[in-house]
Amino acid sequence: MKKVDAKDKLLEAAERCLMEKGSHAASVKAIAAMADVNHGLVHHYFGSKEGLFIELAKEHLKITTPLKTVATENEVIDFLEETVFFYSRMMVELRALSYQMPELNNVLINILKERRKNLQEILNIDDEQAVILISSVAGLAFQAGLDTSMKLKDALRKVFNLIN
Amino acid sequence: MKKVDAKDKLLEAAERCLMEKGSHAASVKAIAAMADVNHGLVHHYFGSKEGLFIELAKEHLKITTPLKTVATENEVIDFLEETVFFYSRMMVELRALSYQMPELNNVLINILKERRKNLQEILNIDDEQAVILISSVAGLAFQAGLDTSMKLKDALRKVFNLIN
Amino acid sequence: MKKVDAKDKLLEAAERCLMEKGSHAASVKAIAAMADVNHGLVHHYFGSKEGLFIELAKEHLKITTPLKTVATENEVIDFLEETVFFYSRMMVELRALSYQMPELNNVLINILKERRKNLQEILNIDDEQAVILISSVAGLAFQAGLDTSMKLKDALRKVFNLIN
Amino acid sequence: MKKVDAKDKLLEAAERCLMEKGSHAASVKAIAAMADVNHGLVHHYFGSKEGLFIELAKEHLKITTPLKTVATENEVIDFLEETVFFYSRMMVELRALSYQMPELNNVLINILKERRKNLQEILNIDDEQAVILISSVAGLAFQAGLDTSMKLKDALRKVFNLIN
DNA sequence: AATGAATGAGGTTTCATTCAT
DNA sequence: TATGAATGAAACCTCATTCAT
Repeated sequence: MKKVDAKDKLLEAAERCLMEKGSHAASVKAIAAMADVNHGLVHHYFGSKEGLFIELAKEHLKITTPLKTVATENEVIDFLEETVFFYSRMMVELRALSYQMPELNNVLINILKERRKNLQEILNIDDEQAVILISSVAGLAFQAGLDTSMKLKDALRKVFNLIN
Repeated sequence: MKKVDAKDKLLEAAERCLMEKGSHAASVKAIAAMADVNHGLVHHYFGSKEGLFIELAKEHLKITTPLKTVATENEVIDFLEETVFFYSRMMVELRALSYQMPELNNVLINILKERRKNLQEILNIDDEQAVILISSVAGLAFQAGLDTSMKLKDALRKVFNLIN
Repeated sequence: MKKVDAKDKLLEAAERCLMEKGSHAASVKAIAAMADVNHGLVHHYFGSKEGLFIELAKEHLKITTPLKTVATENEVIDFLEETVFFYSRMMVELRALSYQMPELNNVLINILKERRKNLQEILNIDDEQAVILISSVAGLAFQAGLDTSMKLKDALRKVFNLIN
Repeated sequence: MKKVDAKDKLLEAAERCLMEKGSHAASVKAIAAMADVNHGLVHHYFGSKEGLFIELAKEHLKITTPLKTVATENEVIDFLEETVFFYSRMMVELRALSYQMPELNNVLINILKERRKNLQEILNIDDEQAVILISSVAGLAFQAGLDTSMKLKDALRKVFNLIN
């Protein structure tokens, strides 16, 4: 029933490429190859490389928004690990690209604000707490990428308890 | 009295280039131009682009290590802002490059460990606290790069108080 | 009728460049310029400079294989002059490149073996004779490149008669 | 008693570099490194890279000239293998360089003629025989470089007997 | 919607050479 | 005699983008 077309395949490949190989390896041809799609379609569908990443950023914001408020501590920790963590990793990669892509830069700024507001509602915390929480998780995500021995879940739990 | 030679100029320019324009704009030619130095000297002094960034990373670790333990809360906040913040911003850029530079990657991993140990001693905290603190500051640094309205100092103070 | 596309033009130019200017002058840009084709197409079609020369080597082996056994002495001499001679000159240039191109090196080794077998069949001689014949012609080709006064055809005739 | 100075070390290294790595790898810096000598000395002593190879070519001609006529067949074969063979290998490398070095090219042409005359005297053969012999040995040398399984000595013996 | 040839700018790196010391 | 910093051209290659089909 669900037909996966080239556009979706490109978005999915762009995400994987960023996460697995980093922003420097995420060339149009590399993404198209990973998506098993002709590279010309990137411009056909998104106008430019920047257009692809803008759509990815927006798409990503959407799909990582939980539908309901999380409640128990364990649910919160899982949410932080699965969603915020992943989101932060991608944010770092998109940010690296955004230095050369002014429009993407604006999109990222807006997404960041929305995410913070979103986090406040979900976790029922104030803005300053949200800033710190989101930052901490982003920082942990970044460090975990370098130090594979890090006990991420424990750190996340600690951070959350500190803030709450 | 102190003669600034091409090697130092290149290291300094590499740092500025990374911080001001991001890893994607930090090309050998751009760095050499910023240093007002012939681009061939990058290979003359460092062997490769990777060599330059490895030396930058090591140099950076060295110069950001404080000589004595910081004492008052304000000293701590200043230290976090001036040193850890800056260090984190650069770490993000070097990390982006390290995906394509295996040796730099190893250097970064070691620096991360040393920094954590170093932070423990300076601030008299345990390892888990150091992980969280360094991550939080790194995350805040990253966010502050996107959201210029963020009150960084307040956030840093809050983070430090939470952990202590 | 026959459309000569960029790929063929590049192969033809690579051959001419090698033969007329030598391996050191056969740069990607020089070949592309001689082919009157954008230099990026070398990588588009062949992946690398090495890829271009590998295809040239294989192509060359193919087109210099005679379809039938040569018979009279004059036919043999002509064959030696036109085919083996030219083949040897190119082999010297490709060999110079192959020191830096491991895959090309393997291709050349295989081509050499095939050529020897091929020569045995065409001229109805044994393997040792083929080695000597092919070597002598190659050597003569090389010397003729330096000494333009050499009477190549006479020398070839002498060599062939010696071996037969 | 015999002091090996930088000049001799450079000549020796240039020869080794050519033979072991090929003309494309024989850069001024590579040769100087192999000689364990500062690269500036190449220009100091020889004026240019070309100057170094010209002196090497002349030097080489000199030292490979036997002082007396060889007599027995085995002596001849040894002479062909040790001297002509080695000389041919180097000639191929110098020839590759000579495309870009007009003066070296002239030197090589003269050396070739002298060698042929020299070979006539040593082996007591006529000019045409000398051409063929020298060519065959050069060709065999070249092929032996690619095909390590070749029985060089047997082939040399055969060639010599054919000509005689 | 899809393909892949083509382009030109710019990436890292190597190189011969010059020159001040 | 010897050193190594410095230069600029040119090497191979990658890339985003355009466009005819």
